[in-house]
Amino acid sequence: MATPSTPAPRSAPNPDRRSERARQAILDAALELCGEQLYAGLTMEGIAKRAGVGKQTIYRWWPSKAAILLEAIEERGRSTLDFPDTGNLEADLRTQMTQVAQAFASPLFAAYSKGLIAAAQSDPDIAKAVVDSIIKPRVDLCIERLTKAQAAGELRQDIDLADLVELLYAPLYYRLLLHTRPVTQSQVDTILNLALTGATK
Amino acid sequence: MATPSTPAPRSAPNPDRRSERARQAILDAALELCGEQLYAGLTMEGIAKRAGVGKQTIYRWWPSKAAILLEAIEERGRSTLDFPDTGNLEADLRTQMTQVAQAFASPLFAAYSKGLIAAAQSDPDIAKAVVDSIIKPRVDLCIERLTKAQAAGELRQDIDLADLVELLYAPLYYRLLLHTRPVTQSQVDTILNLALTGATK
Amino acid sequence: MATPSTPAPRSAPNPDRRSERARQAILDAALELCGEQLYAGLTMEGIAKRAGVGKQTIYRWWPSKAAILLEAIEERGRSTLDFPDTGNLEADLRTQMTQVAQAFASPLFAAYSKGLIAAAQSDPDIAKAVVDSIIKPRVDLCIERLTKAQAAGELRQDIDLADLVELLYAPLYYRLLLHTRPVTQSQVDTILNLALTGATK
Amino acid sequence: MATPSTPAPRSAPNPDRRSERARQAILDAALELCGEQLYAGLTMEGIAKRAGVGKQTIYRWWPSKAAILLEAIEERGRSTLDFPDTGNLEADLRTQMTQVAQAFASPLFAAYSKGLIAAAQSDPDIAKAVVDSIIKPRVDLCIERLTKAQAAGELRQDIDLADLVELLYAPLYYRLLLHTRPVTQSQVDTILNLALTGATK
DNA sequence: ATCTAACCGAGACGGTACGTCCGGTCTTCGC
DNA sequence: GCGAAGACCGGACGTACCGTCTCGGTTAGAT
Repeated sequence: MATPSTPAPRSAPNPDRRSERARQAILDAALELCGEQLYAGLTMEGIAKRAGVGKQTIYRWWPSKAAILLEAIEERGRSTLDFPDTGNLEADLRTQMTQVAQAFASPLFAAYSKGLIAAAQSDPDIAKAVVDSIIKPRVDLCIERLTKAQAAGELRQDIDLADLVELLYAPLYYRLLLHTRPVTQSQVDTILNLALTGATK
Repeated sequence: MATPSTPAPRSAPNPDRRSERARQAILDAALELCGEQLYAGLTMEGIAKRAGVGKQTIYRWWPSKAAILLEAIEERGRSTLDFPDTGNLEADLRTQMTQVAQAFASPLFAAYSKGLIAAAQSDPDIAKAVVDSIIKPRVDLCIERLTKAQAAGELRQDIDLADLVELLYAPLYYRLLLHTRPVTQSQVDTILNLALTGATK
Repeated sequence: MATPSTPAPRSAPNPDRRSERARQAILDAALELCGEQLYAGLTMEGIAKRAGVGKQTIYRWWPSKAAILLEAIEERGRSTLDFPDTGNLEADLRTQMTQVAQAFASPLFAAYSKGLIAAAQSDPDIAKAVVDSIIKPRVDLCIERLTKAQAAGELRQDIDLADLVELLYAPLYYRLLLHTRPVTQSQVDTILNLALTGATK
Repeated sequence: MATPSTPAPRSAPNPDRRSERARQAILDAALELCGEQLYAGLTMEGIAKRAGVGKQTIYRWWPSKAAILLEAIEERGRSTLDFPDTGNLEADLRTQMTQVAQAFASPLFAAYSKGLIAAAQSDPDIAKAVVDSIIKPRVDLCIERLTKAQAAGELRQDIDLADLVELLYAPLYYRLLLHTRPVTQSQVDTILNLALTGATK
């Protein structure tokens, strides 16, 4: 009698017998369809048909479309986790932020922004999952790099580094999600110029 | 046959005969339902039933759920348009941004974030409408205030003020949409401290 | 507070607005499909597709496939209601029973036997509806004719005419439903010979 | 390669290794479920679950639900095969038909009528199997008894005994399958009275 | 006594149909 | 002619079963 927290609403499928072929086909189909059309037009039936899979197989392993995209992005998007350390903070930030800016234009991140973040507005579970498994790891790596810079005297000692990360990356998300202007290389330069130096000189 | 510019795809309802009572009831119902439940659960049929209105009455005047919310927010949310000018830029920004931060917690902005911005990810028309009728007016007012400050020497001469507006407000949207942390008063202070002074001192 | 017998589980569609075109298309499609394939292969989706109709339109007006067939047969099968009266009982019975035997071989009665009677075994409501709206009217007409014959001295006075109707028609149903032998003209002759004269002479 | 007559579509399970426990559990489960609910609600998965058996074990030995019921009824229903011969035909018929009438009310025959005969309307194979293994043996025994009676002068010489069997038993099936009236003892009396003596006296 | 073939329980798989919900159009009233 | 009402066609939803398949585990019969 340990922890009966989860009452197991459905008899819990056995992951050992799971078909990896079906899993990959579903992730592929979801990303493809999300790239081809808009997220709102992404349907479970469409994914099932494209993947050559029964709908039950999807519902057995994922609770929602968003969960599929989340897993797809987690698995396919590991490459954007790298964070350089050349000793020059501004250069390293420029490198990394440029990489992020470019990723925001890729089909994978089209699915990310159009699908997941939109869905997160209507589903707290998705919101939490997006933060925990996509945003947090990348923020942590950035903070790690900033911590070294702060120790090296490249940054003010009195600032909270999590706040700085927000100030740097938020403008990229702002343009991505509000569609005011496209996310470009020059935006990265502008952000770094303003945020590091300050608007008042 | 005066102005055949728009070919009137559907027999063009006459706005003079429009029922203001029905219009208000629909806007109310949309906002109420969006506040009570999540945007994904907001349906045309639900709005029609709550408003005591036929579905056709909705489709006659609005092309989509998002359009209803947009009009509701435009009409109900004029209060956040004020921008103070006391002569002290930082104080005025703090006043205005605090006001925005508080608005982000209101039910009206729940509809805004949960509904419109999410829908904008899947519909370029909505995205454009949100920018044009909600964001742009507020950004313009801010730029106007910043222009005075720049002229008064309170800001560096070499910076683009639209970029500065982004840097200031983007972090608020970042937390609103990514749900990493709540939008608070102290976040406003932090943003102003970092953005005006710069992270490198 | 008169009779709240039916609690109206679903808000009761308005029959005045019903589309007669859709109704006929559905009845046609159901009979066609039931004739082409076996009843077990008759599906709501198949009927909807063939009739060019939304599934909801079917569910709005009929509770089951069997109810559709029942209505179709009631409406299309009125022709077998005639019962002759020439003054000669045996000749009239032979005429009528031959007509029934022929009907049992028609596509309409294929649907009847394969569909309705089979379904009636699993659904008391269908069973009752079949008896009330298909069997009873025909039995009553037969009893009416037999009553005249009994009054004319053509039949024993001590027999129950409902029982006699059963004895006459049951063998036709026996072969129809148990598929032992085909229903033929000669079976009618045999039945009349045995039932009217008696097996012991 | 001895006898390639049947090409063995599936690798031909070995009956010697068959689990009698599983077989009995499946037959029991099928009859129980058919008694508890209607045949339409009887599913392979339900049988498998109730019997504590894998679905494959069912499909290995039976081609369909109906085949299971058929085997169950064949095995459990041998008791109605007895046919008495006291020398008095009418008495013997009354005895046997009363026994059949009683059987029609038992749970076993609920499965028979609700399941098999209904299914036979949609599946010629089932129809044939029902006739061959259930109806024919009983009819043959009845004909055998009638033949003796005919030889003893208790019946007309010019009648076909198979037709007479139909006339006697068909009314029982008529009520069983059409649910007009319940099958009772008095029905047996009425049938014998009418069929042996004739309706015209 | 061990090996091995196959039956066993279990259940994941690709599918089909279910009955429901909602989208967006159309039609019919009453005002 | 607008507004309320709601039936219509269509299509996605999430579920239940279908019949097939693939796993260990068990249990013979042959070695």
